[in-house]
Amino acid sequence: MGNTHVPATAKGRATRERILQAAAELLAEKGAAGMSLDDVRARTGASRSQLYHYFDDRDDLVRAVIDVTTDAVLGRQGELLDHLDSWAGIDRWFDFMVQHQIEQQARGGCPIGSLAGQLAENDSAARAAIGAGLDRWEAHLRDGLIRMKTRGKLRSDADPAALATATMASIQGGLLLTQVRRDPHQLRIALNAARNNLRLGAT
Amino acid sequence: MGNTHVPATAKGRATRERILQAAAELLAEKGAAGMSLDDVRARTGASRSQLYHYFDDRDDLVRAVIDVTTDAVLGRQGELLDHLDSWAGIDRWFDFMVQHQIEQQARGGCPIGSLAGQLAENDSAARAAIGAGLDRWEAHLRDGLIRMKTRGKLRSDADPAALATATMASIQGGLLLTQVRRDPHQLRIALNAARNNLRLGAT
DNA sequence: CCCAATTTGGACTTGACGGTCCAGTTGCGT
DNA sequence: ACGCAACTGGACCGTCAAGTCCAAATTGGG
Repeated sequence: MGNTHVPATAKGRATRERILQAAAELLAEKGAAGMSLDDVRARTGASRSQLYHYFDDRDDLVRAVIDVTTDAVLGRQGELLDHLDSWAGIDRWFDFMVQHQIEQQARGGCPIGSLAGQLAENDSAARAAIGAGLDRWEAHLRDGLIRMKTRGKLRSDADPAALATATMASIQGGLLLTQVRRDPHQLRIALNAARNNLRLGAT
Repeated sequence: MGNTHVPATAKGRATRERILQAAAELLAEKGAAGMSLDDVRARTGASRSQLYHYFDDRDDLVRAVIDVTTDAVLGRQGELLDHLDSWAGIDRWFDFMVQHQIEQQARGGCPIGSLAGQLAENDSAARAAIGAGLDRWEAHLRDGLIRMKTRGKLRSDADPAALATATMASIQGGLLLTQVRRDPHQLRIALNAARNNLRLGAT
């Protein structure tokens, strides 16, 4: 996977980055099926051979973009993700996501989750990449909850892994409803419920 | 929307039904972008002009299929949806969905929810149709919860609409995780959390 | 049974897209 | 500054998909 030419020169690296960047934008804007290589060409000013120089084919590019997108999502949430080991930290995280949807006017949903519905069923490599992205995300919360449990802030019979999974489901579902209904409040409702469920594990 | 020739003869109606049926299958199998009119032709033995006789264009067909799919999903859940006014009824509903995913080997996700990620962002008519479908679904739960509240099984300060929305989010998110991870247990975890949240409103 | 409306068959047009190929240019180590 | 590898430009090809068009067949009411 992604076993394509790793650029040897600085110029090559820059070109590869430009392509990935544009492809990521287009994937978010027009969906997986809607992004054409000509679109990418137009946006980057790159030529056809550049695309095929740095990526095996279209699918390879899409897979690479999934990884880049995951990095972007996790990066955007920044250090919030490192403080999911307190109720206040978790609340800040939830608030951030809702605020982000308000700013986006409820468009776009989750960049990773949206791709799931588009690619999971028919492209197993992409499904694996999306799964890995979701895992990385969920791991931050799970690890935070484990730390809370160690500190005695979670009951000893609480299951951090399951709590993290249930929370991810509320996030993804809440974002989906937000996207379809163009209403950020849908995410708020889902996250309030997720919070209630987490709190059931509190000491 | 869908203002296409309503068939005047029995034969015409049958043809239109065949087309819708095949298109619904293909949409579920290959995704919204993956379904081509030629696929539909091949599966129904219909000719090109039949497609354009009964539907304005591809988008019109897709929109019609969304409605048909909603009917199918609600129909499959049958009378379970009429008994969401007791904890036992809700549990039966949850169990049914998990069981269904086990039988499907965690493939396909939610037929409606999957379409959301594919169409919501770039086809506002489709988004409206999907939203209507989700609303119809959610309404069953909301109405059940309202009946429970009337009967005093839900606290007087409980918000049936919000509880129903949060539950829908857990369902959709749980199905998404199930699909990506090919593991029906993901839905189980999400629904357990949803159940916990609902129970917080119990008297 | 006849005719007008409905339905059907399928050739054709147009355009987009993924992918290949090769020749030309640039960058970099020696 | 030389030469090889890395990089780039863009013409070209095959395929496939959406949509148009018109003529033929079928249907059903009067």
